[in-house]
Amino acid sequence: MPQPPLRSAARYGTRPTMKDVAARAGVGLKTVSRVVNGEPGVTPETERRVQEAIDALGFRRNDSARVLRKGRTASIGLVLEDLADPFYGPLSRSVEEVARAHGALLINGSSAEDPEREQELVLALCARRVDGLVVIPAGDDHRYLEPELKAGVATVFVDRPAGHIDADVVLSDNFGGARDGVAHLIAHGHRRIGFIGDMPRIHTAAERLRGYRAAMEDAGIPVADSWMSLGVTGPERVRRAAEEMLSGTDPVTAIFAGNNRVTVTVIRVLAEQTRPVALVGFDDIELADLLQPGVTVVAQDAADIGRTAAERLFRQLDGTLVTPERIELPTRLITRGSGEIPPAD
Amino acid sequence: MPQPPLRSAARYGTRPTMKDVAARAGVGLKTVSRVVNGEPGVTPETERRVQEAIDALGFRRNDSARVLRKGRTASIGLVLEDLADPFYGPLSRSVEEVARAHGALLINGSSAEDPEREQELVLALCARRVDGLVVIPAGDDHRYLEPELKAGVATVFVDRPAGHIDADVVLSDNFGGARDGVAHLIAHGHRRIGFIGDMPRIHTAAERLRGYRAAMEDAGIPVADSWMSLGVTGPERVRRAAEEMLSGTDPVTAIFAGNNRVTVTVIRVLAEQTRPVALVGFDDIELADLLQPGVTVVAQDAADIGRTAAERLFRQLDGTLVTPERIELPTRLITRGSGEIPPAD
DNA sequence: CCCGAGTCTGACAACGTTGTCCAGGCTCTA
DNA sequence: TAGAGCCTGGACAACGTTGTCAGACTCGGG
Repeated sequence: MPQPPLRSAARYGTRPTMKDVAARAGVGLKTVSRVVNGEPGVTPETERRVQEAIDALGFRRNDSARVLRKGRTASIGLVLEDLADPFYGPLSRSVEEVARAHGALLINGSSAEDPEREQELVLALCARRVDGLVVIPAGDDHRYLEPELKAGVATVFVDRPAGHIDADVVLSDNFGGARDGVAHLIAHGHRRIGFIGDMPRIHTAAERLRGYRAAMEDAGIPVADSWMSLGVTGPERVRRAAEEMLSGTDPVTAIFAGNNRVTVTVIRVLAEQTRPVALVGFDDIELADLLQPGVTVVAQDAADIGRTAAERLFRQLDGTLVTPERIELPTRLITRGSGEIPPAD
Repeated sequence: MPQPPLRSAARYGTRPTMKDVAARAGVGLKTVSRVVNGEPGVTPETERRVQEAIDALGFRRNDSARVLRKGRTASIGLVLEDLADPFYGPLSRSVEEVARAHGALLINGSSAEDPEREQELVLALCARRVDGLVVIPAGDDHRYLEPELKAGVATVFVDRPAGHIDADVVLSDNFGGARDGVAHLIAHGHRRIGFIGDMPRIHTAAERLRGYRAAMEDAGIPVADSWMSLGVTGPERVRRAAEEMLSGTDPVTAIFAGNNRVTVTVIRVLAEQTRPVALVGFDDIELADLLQPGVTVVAQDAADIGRTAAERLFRQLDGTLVTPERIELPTRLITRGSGEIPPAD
């Protein structure tokens, strides 16, 4: 008869349960439960015996069974685009802190901007019966969440509103921020301003584009199609887009970058240019102040967004909150040099 | 009789169970289970009826109950220092990708470098019966994990070895990386080289310090105490430490920065200096190539570390892996300018 | 000495799912 | 047409915990 490897044997070795602890301590099952949960009504002597048995056996309460009985899991889910993105790290951390303050754990998943994967993740989290969900949506139809909402899963959307359902959403003033950033360039004398952004099906990208257009219109500047590059992702494509709008017959004198990744690539391209080109980016980036010139940005506070969303989530769980709302957080223009370069006409 | 708020009412509203689905579809409980899990032995007609009932009721399987029955949770835990740190974001993401490939979800927690909080988090994860744990330890005694290991919780430590228990560990060659980085500075003519690092109770910090000392000793350079600044955390204290070793009677001509956060602060300090000072940092930082001068670093590949650890974890779960091992990944010296500045004596 | 109140303890059901096992109806063959 | 074998469906127990409830024991007062 073949022996399974040792580790594997241990793996399937069963863990001690309250029943085992009770047997060893010579008490009833419920008494163990009482000790484990710090409930009153246990003599110090009994408690000592139980505690001893717990330590000796290395018992740990099985929270799955507990959840099954109690209904609450004390965990919340966070679905975002990519945890490796420097914007989401701090956001995730601040959500975790709020969760921790409420005794909850955080499960996160990256959707990679894929609507199908978003749904898959969200439903997996629901199957685990998370108490609440913070979702940075990739898709634009969230009707699949209706049964969950009805069942009372607290839900807050972040960065982009939910599609076809009525839910809380916390986001930055993408429109206003972009408008201010572009207006800043206009105020410094630019008229031919380029815009490089993500796919307009992404809400933030669309809003920032709208802000760009509004600023240009406010200043009475007609926008040439060749100044706008939409839906470019990946460094190579962004690079090509930037190079195209910098050359040609009607080259731009300034660029507004639609997100942090675009900004980084554009910085690289501009470093290779001979003539100075102004730049304002959406999202702050680390070390932006140490570059030559410093990078002017429209900053949003990721940690603040995360905290606001998480707090709202737990207020839903309290029952304090009833009506879904849209909360828009302000952005901040940080001038560091690159946005104040005059046009080199 | 007071009505609870609508949302709250929904919250405590019970979710449909397989029993409800079975009743609605007019079949037995187990038949529903079969359909949900794609098991064979159900007529297409019956399956259709069941599926209809599932959709109508918005049923989602309760994984807590499933786990209770099956033993496996298909989730793994990751405990790290701070998700907001740009080193851990990519690491976490790569662990998540491997988990996803194995159909598992990832729960993460930040220990904030606090041993007690680490233990608290790890035990909470074990109570949830995660199948495996990836731990970047804050503490140095992990005997509390013994019952878990015995029960078969797969465990891999990352970045620093476990204390007092025998477990897999995946880490960078901190000693060798630091030694090479410092030797690089020596090769460019420096003799008075400063070291700024984290508390030596942190394994990585101690190893990097050891690498610094080894490089200096190899070159026959005696090290002055005033050149070493250990256990400094927080930008202000790092700043003060850097300023001190740059002034005084025996100022350093080069600095080796022990981690990414120290590097960033030192860059700021150096930017304010009149004389040029060489710098090599441990960990790569974004945009390091665009600064003037570019920042020379000893880079470790966070994503690779995470992937290696996670893959090992799942091989433990397979039963493929039996004996704990120590896996050391190489670091890479990336020269960009700051490390090649000659001493300004 | 007895009774009531209060304290401590344990038996039992229930949470929602899956594994086991058996029943009944069908098809196929002799 | 009977018997064997297969296919489908369902009853039931079990997973480990917690809530309910009742029993046993202690103590103090009448």
